[in-house]
Amino acid sequence: MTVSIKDIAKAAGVSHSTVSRALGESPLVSPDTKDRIQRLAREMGYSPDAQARSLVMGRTQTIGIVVTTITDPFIAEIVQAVESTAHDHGYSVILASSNSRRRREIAAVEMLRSKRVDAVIVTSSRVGALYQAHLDQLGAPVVLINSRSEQRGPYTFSVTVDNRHGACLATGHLIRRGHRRIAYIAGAANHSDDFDRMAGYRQALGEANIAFEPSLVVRGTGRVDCGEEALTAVMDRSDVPSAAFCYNDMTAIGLLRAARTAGVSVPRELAVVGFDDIPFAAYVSPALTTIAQPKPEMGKRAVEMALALAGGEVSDLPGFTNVVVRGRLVVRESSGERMQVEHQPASESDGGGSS
Amino acid sequence: MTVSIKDIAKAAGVSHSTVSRALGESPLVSPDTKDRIQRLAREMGYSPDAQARSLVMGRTQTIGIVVTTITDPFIAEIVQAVESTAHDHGYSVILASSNSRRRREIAAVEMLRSKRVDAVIVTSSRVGALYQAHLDQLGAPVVLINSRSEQRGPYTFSVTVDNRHGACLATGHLIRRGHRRIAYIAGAANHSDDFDRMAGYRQALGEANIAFEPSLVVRGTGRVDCGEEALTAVMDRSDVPSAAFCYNDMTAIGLLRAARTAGVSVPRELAVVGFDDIPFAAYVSPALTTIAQPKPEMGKRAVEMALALAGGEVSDLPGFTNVVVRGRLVVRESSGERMQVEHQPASESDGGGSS
DNA sequence: GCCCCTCCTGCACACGTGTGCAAGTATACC
DNA sequence: GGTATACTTGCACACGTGTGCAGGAGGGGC
Repeated sequence: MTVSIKDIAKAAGVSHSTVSRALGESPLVSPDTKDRIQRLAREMGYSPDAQARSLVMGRTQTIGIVVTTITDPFIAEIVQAVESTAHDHGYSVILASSNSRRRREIAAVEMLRSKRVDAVIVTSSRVGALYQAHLDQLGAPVVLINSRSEQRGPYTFSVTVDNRHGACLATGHLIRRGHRRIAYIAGAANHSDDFDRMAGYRQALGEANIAFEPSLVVRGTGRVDCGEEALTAVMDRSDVPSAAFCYNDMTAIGLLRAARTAGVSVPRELAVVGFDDIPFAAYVSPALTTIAQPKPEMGKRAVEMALALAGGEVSDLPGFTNVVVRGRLVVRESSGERMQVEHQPASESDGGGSS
Repeated sequence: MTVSIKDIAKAAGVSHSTVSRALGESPLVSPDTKDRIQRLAREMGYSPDAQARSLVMGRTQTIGIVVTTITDPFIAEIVQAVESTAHDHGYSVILASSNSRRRREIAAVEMLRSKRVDAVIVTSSRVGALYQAHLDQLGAPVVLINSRSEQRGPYTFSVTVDNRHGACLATGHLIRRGHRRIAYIAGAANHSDDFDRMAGYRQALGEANIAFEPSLVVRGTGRVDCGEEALTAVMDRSDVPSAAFCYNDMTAIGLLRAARTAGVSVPRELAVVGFDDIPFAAYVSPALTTIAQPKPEMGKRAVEMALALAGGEVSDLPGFTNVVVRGRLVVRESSGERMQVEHQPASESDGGGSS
């Protein structure tokens, strides 16, 4: 049914080799036959068979992306950037979602291996040991986005956001707004993202000579439903904090909802800052101040890294195994106006200039 | 580098045909050699080459999905369902996003054709003439989700939500809540979805013997930023409506934001109902009453339809060319409490029982 | 002992494409 | 005209897999 180069060859009265060369812009064919064949190919509606080609070439011009679920808007934005960048480089993208189920994760990797993808990008939050073994066997370079593998093998590459820096930015912003009692609504325990963000939180406190108080740290889950419990844990005390930095936007949104129903005014009584800048953050009310992860850049960097690795470039360049990108403070309503004027520059800069 | 069946054949001292049969569970190999070869394959870390296989078999076990952008949470949910269902049927998914740019749309279809996908699913909102031509040339069945092609060819299949029914449900809900002056904040003009939803709006009005008033229809864009203009258009009049049915959730959310800044209380002064049930709808405040499109089901049906078509089943079964699914009313806060008690059953049913 | 049948295996080809090498033809130069 | 050269084309093989067909081996029945 579909027309192959052999069909074109027959129609043009040449061998299929000539057709292959003519379509491949080889200089080994005379200009007039090249024209003739190309016109013929167009007329016959020829479309090259990518599989047959990659079977010979050893490259499929395809990358795989493994996600937990694209329903997560954060992941969706990264996937969007990955697809777009891949397209610009002439690559297509096979999507595999695991729903955090181990069996599906393994099945996904197995499938991508069978499909002979040139590289794999993973945004799964946790890369377990068994999974790692499968990745090693993959034969293609793997780039992790915002996820750490348990045992970092020699073939582990990643793009991560600078969690510590972002958290420092967020907390510093609250401090410059005049807050001194700032709670941290944490994510799930034993999560390295949470660990680093908490470190940034403490660093910002330290730089402002504010003592870290463990009781102001409330353990959460990273999901929206932990907001209610967090609010009571924070507000049911004699010395209530005036601000809260949240592990991520979903936690912050949960906190906002709880505050509304509890009659706590945001930002007047409680200023709130999130992390991630998911699309919703701009639409909740009050609109959420947060740390924007440069998701398009992260996706782009991951693809370029993956393709460079697949191209067989040297992979042990210093600093190339883990690209760290920095987030950006997005000030909206939930962190309020400046509470009291201090002696400091009028404009609030992003970087804070520290370190 | 990667191990092929020839390598296994050499190691086992048999021909590659025997290996192929042994791994394919063919009854033509003796049980003991089958065992030996399978064990060997496992030990050597063999992974079948999907490309070579599909080159012979004529099927790639792959479907393509074309979207405008997976950043749209509505589309993301559909893609999730598509990927999941495809996986269950042993198929993998190639993702292509067009960003509504015609060139990319065409490039995407061309790419999927080269990859020889067995079927294509499209969630692009508009399928233009040029695009249609490319789809026809694709050689694979195409299933449209919630999108109509301009000229419906013989090979056009689709899964769509019953827009009229959904709009009727939403408007009827407002009517049963006691509202009689109900505005419709429309989507982009010349959009068939908008056309059908408006028809459902009018139908519900008619069934309640409420006269349709053209001035209560405000033209919008379907995006969040049209909410402000819509609000002033609706509220700056002598006889303000008490409720508004919006073309989609983004429009409704825009309306909610505008109402908040304008000091219009929702739902007391203005009840609002949306359409789509995007994930955000539950989190805005007041939480949005809306029509939930059964996205998982739609994705599932589309895949099953596409695979049936790819399998060469009869495709002209009546009613098979366009599957219509019905949405479901999700009552939240934005449509308020019942305004006045009428003589009607206590519990409000979804279907309304009309028609 | 011979024949037939069953069971298993290998040969050879196919899918659609790219490419090294040889062979062919036309052209130019002496 | 002979030869060297450049240019163009075809042959044959490769990639990794599936499968029709032939043929060999072995066993059972007469």
